[in-house]
Amino acid sequence: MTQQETSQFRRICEQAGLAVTHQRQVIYEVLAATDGHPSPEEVYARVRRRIPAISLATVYKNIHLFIESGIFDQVSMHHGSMRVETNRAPHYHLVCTGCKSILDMEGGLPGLKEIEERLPRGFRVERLAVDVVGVCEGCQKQVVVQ
Amino acid sequence: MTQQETSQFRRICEQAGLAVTHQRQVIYEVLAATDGHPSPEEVYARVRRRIPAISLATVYKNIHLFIESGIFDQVSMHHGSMRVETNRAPHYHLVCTGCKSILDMEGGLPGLKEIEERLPRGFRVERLAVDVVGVCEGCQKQVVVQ
DNA sequence: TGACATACGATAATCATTATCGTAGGCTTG
DNA sequence: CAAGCCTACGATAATGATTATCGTATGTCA
Repeated sequence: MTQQETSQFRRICEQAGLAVTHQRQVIYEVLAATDGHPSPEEVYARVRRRIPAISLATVYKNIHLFIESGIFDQVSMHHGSMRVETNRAPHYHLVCTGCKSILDMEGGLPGLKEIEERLPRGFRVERLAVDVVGVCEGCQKQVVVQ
Repeated sequence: MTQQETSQFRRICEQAGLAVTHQRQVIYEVLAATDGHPSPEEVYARVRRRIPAISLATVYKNIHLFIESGIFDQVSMHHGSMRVETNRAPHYHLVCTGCKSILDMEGGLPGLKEIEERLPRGFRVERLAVDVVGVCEGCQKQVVVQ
């Protein structure tokens, strides 16, 4: 965590109206440094390496604050627990119903314009979540084996 | 439930390898007759009007069997509990983060062709889930009031 | 520095969902 | 159509994820 990063984090907190705390900063840094779509438990595990005494509740509370402030997003789940979207670039997801993996596909989606043109009056779009749901190559083989 | 519907249900069960039971049929009929995206609790409430002694666990088990068999889908949640997709037509969702409502928008999904061209080798697509996440007109007003 | 607001940690509580298990009912075969 | 097997049912305990509570500690601002 360079001084640059710290001052950037201070700016983020100021905009969101959040106090700057050590725990909050480490949670932020862990999220920003994590590829993929970590669950709160995974975030907790990583943060504990730097703050062993941190509480799981603190991790949950801060993840929610970040999501409410739009600093991170939430991945829509086709399974179990919540996941944090740490990828800020436009992309969509390949979701495997077998192994529950979520793979990012970079780049915009075709056909977005048409969708946006047809929105009902007054609906304010925050983001677009597109998931291609199916079965990955590995899981297709496993089903045959079973 | 006409005789036609019953024989249709028998066919569905046969294809899925499921026994034909009264409870299962009522759960199926309730799902097929429900607009929107009912939660298991909502399904339970409706089914109980016809089978007061049914167990919530039975409702959950059958919903899962239907989803596994592809008879119904699961809505990806941007909040709370699971929901069943009872709309068999291609459509996408408007999800309000305020009131948690899910509105169906018929037709006009992004071009599957372009997406499929970019898929990794071996991924078998089952369905496409497109959710436009935002705030509906009503909830935007309420926020101002608060 | 002092006062107040917010955050933290520990843990209890809640909520949705799943597992267990004994009984009942559907389904196939003789 | 009876016997036996397999699946399903109902009741309820257990689980797992998330949230609420509350007393203490820390950040913020005058």
